[in-house]
Amino acid sequence: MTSDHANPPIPGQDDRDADPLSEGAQPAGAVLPPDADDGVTGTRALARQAVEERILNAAEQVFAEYGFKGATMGRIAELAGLPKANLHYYFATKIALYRQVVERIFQIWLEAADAFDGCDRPEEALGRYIRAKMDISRLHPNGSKVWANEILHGAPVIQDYLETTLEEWTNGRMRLIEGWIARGLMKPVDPRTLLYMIWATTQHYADFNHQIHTLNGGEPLSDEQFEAVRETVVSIVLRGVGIDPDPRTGAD
Amino acid sequence: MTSDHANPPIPGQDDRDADPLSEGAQPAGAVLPPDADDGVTGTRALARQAVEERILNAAEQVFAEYGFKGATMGRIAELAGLPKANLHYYFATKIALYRQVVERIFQIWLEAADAFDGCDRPEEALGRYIRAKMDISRLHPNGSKVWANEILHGAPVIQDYLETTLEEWTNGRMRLIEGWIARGLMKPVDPRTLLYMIWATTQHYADFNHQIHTLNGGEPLSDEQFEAVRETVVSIVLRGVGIDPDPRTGAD
DNA sequence: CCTCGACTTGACCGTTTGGTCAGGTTTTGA
DNA sequence: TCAAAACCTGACCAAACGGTCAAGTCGAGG
Repeated sequence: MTSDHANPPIPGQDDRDADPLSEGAQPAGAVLPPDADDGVTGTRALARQAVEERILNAAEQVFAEYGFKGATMGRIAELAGLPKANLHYYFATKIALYRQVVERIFQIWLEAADAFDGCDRPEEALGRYIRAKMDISRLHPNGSKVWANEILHGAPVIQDYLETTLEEWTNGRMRLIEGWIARGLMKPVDPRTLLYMIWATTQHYADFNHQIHTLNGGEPLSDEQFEAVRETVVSIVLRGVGIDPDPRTGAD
Repeated sequence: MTSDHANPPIPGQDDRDADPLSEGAQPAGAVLPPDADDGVTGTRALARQAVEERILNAAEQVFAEYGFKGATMGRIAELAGLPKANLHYYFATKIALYRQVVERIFQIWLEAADAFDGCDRPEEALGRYIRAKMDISRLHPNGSKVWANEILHGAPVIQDYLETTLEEWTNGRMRLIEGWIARGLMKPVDPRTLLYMIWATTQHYADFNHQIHTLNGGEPLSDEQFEAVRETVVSIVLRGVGIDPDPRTGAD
């Protein structure tokens, strides 16, 4: 704070703020200096972006493994391959780093949510959404774990996301589901409970993957196993809301 | 370690061991001094049991809220209403305290598991089990959170439980489900995936209750809301495995 | 009433950890 | 070529935390 060089006029985006937790930032990806967008200009900015990416990846892994308090800046720095002091050059505080990790995760989450839209048949929308979320659990288990950890401990950092973006998204999808029900395309189940069930089940395969591996003889699920699980989940949920997932026999 | 009084001949049970995590204890509830059972004898032992209970409750709450590393002995002591040094008289180390908290949770988990047995109709067994697990999430959210946190971070303390008790229980229930499938009482879904789905969904209402409250307008679910959710979950799962939860029409 | 062991506690200690800082080196732009 | 800005890093610091210890108090048995 008193120094003047650990917080230079940074090309990319950086600390945002160093509050003692709580409150977040913009809809993410919004406010950027009119220079950095994604196709960064100079070689300098490009290098910076690469280093930041490396740090964020390391941080995601360490935060997922040890939780916020259990993760240490030293371990993150070691995993990212640079000295701890240098890490503080890019991210002013541990909380600032953590927040960016969580924001990145939320972006992925929202992108999967798009699978819900674009078609008006529940079996296709729900199926696509479940598969997308299962694939995220397969590809980004650490991200999901960090998210789970954050919620588990009362969402001290992302409370505002829950109250704004997530709530809006949820309400929109609930209306969609209610529309399907009204048109008789599926049984009248509570849409919110259905969404929670999908979240819980899909994220379970990331958050609890250690337990799943243990009960799988100590081995991670193979690609074939995972695909079978994914399709089983899809069919149980679809059948659970009154849609026959197997097109051989008509159901509704 | 060098001292001789912080680890006295304790009437109840205590430290077990102070390893740097990993490895656990017996099938839990087994090896006890031939005195302490549940009906403790002297007023002394009774007082001790009461204090230990108070500490364990405080610890469960603090561990659930902050995670293992984030929880501090000071906060636990404060919540239990005694000085930190006194807490170390009852539980030698933080890990020893944590382990007892987790063991207690596992016991509750196993008791709910009994709901699975005692009848041979899947709709009744599954329904009872789901309801029991939902009620646990309602009554012991902190316990569930500690458990989730433990698995999330790779089960450093309860790995042996996963590999022994939990695996045996799971295999037994899977065979039961396979029997139901073989007799045509439900659709042929992968039993393991079904169990995971039930675990994920029911525990979601404990582990993610903060998110659920936020999306419920900042208020916890009322008893009525929770009961509705519980029955919705039961009916989606039952219908999902080909059992009509609504007895008006025959399904299988 | 006295003794001995169970229990209690304030003060203290060594370690870990997030963060700082001064003094570098490298890159950029004029 | 040269200065200024950006970037890098070993050494350091204060706070927090788990755990220890000596000096107690309390209560049951003799």
